Amino acid sequence: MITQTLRVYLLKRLSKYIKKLNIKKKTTIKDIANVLNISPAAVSKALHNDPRISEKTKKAVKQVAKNLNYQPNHLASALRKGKSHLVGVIVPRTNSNFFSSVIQNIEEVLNKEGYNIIITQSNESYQKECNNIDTLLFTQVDGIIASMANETIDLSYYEKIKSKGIPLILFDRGENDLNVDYIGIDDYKSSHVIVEHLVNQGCKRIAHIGGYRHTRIFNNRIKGYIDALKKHDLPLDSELLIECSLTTDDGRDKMLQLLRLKNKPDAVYVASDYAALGALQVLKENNIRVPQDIALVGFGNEPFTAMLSPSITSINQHSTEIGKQAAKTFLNYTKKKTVKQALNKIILDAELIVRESSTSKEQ
Amino acid sequence: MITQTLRVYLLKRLSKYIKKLNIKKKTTIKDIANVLNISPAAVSKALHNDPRISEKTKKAVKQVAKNLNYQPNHLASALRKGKSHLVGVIVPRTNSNFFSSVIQNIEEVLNKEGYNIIITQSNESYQKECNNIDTLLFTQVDGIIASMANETIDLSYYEKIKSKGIPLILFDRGENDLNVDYIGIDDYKSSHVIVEHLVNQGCKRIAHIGGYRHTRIFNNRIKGYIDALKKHDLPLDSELLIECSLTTDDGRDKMLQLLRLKNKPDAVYVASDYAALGALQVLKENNIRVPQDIALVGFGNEPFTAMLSPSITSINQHSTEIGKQAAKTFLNYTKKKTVKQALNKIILDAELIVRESSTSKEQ
DNA sequence: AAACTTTGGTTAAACGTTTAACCATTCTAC
DNA sequence: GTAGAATGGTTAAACGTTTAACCAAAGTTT
Repeated sequence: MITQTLRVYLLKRLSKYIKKLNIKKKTTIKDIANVLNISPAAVSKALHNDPRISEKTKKAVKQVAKNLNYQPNHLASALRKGKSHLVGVIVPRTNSNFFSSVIQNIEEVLNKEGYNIIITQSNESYQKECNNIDTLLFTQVDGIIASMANETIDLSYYEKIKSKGIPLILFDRGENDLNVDYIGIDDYKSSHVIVEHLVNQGCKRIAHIGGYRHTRIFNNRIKGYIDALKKHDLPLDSELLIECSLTTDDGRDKMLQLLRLKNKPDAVYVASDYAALGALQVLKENNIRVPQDIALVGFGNEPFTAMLSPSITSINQHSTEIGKQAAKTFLNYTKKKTVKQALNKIILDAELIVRESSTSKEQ
Repeated sequence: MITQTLRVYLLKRLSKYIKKLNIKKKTTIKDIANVLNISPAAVSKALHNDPRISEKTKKAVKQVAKNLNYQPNHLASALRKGKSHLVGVIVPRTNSNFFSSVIQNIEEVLNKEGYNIIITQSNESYQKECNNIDTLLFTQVDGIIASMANETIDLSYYEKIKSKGIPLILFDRGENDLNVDYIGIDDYKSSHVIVEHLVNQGCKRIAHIGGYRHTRIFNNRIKGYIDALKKHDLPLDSELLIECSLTTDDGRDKMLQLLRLKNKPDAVYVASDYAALGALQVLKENNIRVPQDIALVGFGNEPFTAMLSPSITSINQHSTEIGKQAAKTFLNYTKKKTVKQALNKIILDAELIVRESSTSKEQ
């Protein structure tokens, strides 16, 4: 009679035998070493152009590697070197032209240096953003490039990244209090450019549908708006300054709110193209002529601003440059091994793209 | 006198000493084992709820892990297990609502099962797509979910994935010849739905600005268009069937081409919302009333179709469902260990979203 | 009480690569 | 002709985790 112990034992021997049969293994550095009768270490060095390996050996190794269709095991080298060559990217969402363009440029720069990126979306949710950070840390990324969700106020999670010694670079939506690298446009100045443009078009009562002040960029846009009004001797009317989440629906709501005023504005500067879209819909529904009755300016230069009629004047945020600079800032960390690094705050000048919604009020 | 050899030797000893000084190491499974005076193996098993570890030990291990702020090293486990728990996603671009929504849903489903995704964009370029596949394979992804670039005709690169035994799931843009899982909508039927709708609105001369036939989905849309015309006893006029890349500029060009015809169409079915946008711009520039003079239907239900005036009728592609199904199809591979797996071809019914550009021709 | 099972672990090897340390030759210079 | 350097490698350990194989002690059958 076969006992339980014996049965288990036989089963194990069998499975071991079967395993030896299907030798579908991928080629490793060891295989190459065997073919050439050298050590695996020599192969590794040859593949990395180590000066202590002769040209002859290098050529041979590379040839055999090609023949055996060798693909280096990234996991093994990452484990050994303590570097994953992966960079995490966190954005509120990818389906905005700005973010997807930034991502594309980050990818372009980093790929050239042998880095890959992992993109995650927070959907503007603080919870999701924390999860994203966790999964990125779990995946052992070498760095994180992020733009914060609108909701995010508590920064302890970002501190977590810093405390692990992983480079963190923020762009567009970045909190200044976190002492960290940052790339973005000059929001304060952008507001000045917009107000100045509207004043030149003859506007005298300019409203601002902005984001919440706790987000630095929106705060800066608000401050710029206020200072620019002062500069042009326009009165600051608290009725005309509204904070919200800047969704399309918010744009609709807040525009309606402005239309209900006794003393209506003759121009509205909206801090996001999506909210500007909502505002435009409301204006059209109420048969208010844009720009003749009320001029409109958005922010972000999303492609759809050019598709609408009237097309919407907006601010171009230089996504290309922001993406490239963010990637380069990260690469600086990997190259210089200095522990303490000077912080990079790169502020780009934004550009006003003038379209129908704010031109030639007189005509 | 200190010789070169001696100098090098001393330097090495020094660096070794320094290394021992800054012990900023992350906590590993070994540290936990040391604290509890058990073996690292026991810790690993405890963390994975192995039945051979007592509840008491498990609790202790988890407590210590939390205290020491233990983060498992994903690279090490991936190397050991031969699984990276990373899934590669390739899309033509992320800044389309369809793709970003698909991605979001893939991510949602996979994250729950402990998988992360790496998103790459091909920008509709075959070259870039090949590079993406290479980097994904290099990163040792456990599977690839892809939608092919318009340019892609040569499928040898995709064969490369299959030959490595890595699950490949295609969605939306997927070639049937590659014997591989696929999730998409019923393009053939969608064309029928569109043509039927236009006929119901009183259209009698329906043009189609489509994609190139070598992409399966565009071929199916063309076939559906042709068969639907036959079904409704409408003549098929080769002048009215145009193939192109379906960019916004293409939409403009091809619409102009249609307007130059002696016998103009009274409806245009465009196989992409972006091209439909170009077509609409041209129609408006030429003071052609939409839908009264020419009705217009797009494809993809991009958000901007609802923003324009007139808003564009379009086909909703069920991005949510496609993303979820794609992720689930991949997960099936990881769960069942059967070598040969039945191929999944999931074809979803598409939904026509009727808007201003094609309604009430009579009014 | 002999024969086996169960419980709760331990040991050691393995994943594929990198790298510090070592070594045998050959070359160079005084 | 011998101290030292240069050349072209080799050896072995390490990265952190998982897992097959083993084992001691306590419990259960017959």
